[in-house]
Amino acid sequence: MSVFDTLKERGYLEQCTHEEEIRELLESGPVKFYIGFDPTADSLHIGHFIQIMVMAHMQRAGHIPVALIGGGTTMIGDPSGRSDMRQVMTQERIAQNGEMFKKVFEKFLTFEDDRALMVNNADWILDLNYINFIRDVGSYFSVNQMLAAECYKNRMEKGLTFLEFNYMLLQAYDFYRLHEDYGVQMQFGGNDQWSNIIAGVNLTRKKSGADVYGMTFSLLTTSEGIKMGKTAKGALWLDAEKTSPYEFYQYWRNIADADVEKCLALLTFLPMDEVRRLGSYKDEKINESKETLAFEVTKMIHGEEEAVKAQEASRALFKGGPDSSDVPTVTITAEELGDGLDILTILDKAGLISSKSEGRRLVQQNGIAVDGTKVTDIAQVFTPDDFSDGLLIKKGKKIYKKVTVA
RNA sequence: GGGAGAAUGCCCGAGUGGCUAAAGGGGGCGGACUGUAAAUCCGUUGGCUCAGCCUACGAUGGUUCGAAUCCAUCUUCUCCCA
Repeated sequence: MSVFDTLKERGYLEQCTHEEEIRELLESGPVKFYIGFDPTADSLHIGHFIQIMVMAHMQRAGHIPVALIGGGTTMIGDPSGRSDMRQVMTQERIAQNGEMFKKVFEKFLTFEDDRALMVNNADWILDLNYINFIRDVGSYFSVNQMLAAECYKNRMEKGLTFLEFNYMLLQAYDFYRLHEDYGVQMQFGGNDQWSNIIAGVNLTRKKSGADVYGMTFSLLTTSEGIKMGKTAKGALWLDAEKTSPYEFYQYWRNIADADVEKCLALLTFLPMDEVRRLGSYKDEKINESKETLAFEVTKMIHGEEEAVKAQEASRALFKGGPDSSDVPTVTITAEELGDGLDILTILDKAGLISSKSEGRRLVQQNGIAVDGTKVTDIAQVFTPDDFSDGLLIKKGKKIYKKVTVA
């Protein structure tokens, strides 16, 4: 089966410019393709992971991924899918973030023997000459068409700066340069990138007269159409420092029934018959599929060891009761503990609450249990004796935190 | 550059001098029910040394016994004209 069909079958594919030609191209030999990543944060989140999976599938099929770091384009900020202007970042931050990205990519792709490349568009964008650029590139764009593009539409109401309006030209120019300098023939991206990708395809075709293509992939959304990967603390990060493996595991363990099959197909390498089998489970049995999903995805991001730990911790907590050593742990000093601390202070130190009032509310609403016993008194004090094995605090139904004394 | 309007709690959005820690909705959190799902229902949602106090309606200053509400200046945003 060709990669094209694989990508299609697993549900990555959303739109493509020339289906027949693309299929042929991909079957005829190694193809260089690129995906852009804007280094606006120092870690990648789950949305980027889909793109990484696509690169991995493609590399496995012998094609060559080019990961483009948008060091230059980030100076402008992509208005797609944004209702407000992006924050402008310093060049140092951007470069630093780009480095972090590469580390993640290396887990899924091999960069050996140029089997994958990583380039930064700052290399050609930063010293563009304005007049030359608008003459060479700007003349190929129709403002009328641009304004009709989906990505600018919702900004027409809120206001769109000229700075951001130029983003499309730069991304299109990227494709042109990558084609000229590296022989890149295709651009991939999230479905929100469709307008920008077409712009690049059109520009390159017009300027170089070459056949280049574009494809977009589904954004990870829930069955209700909401973007996935949002947690209470923000995005679901791939960096263990920002989202612990346990939290990460729990996110997938708690996914909606309807999304299980889609996630398995998009986020794991499990064979499709397996995916379909797991996705067809009903009622309580689908929990098994969710475990598989959570385990597989966690394994890919954080490694097998962490995945096993996360799985054991979660099984122990939910099935066998509150007794596990692999729960996120917070350590306080004996000095801080003194002769004992009240529950609100402990919750605060454990990072479970953002204010004492919140803690009060939780206790009053029966949302806190310590070592399996509900705490009902907001003044309850825990002494060093209670801490002999550490305290296992349960907040709500699913959040556990262990507090130990050092 | 000229003119008109807007700024309220996490978000949207009521509120035009005391009854406003501020309606309503969304989201979040907790509880019930469950399958660590969804839906539903109930409660809660500024902070604290919590029957009380403090801080809050873009910013600063003013009027008043009393201001989110009135006045002045400033800031930001939107719209119309150029």
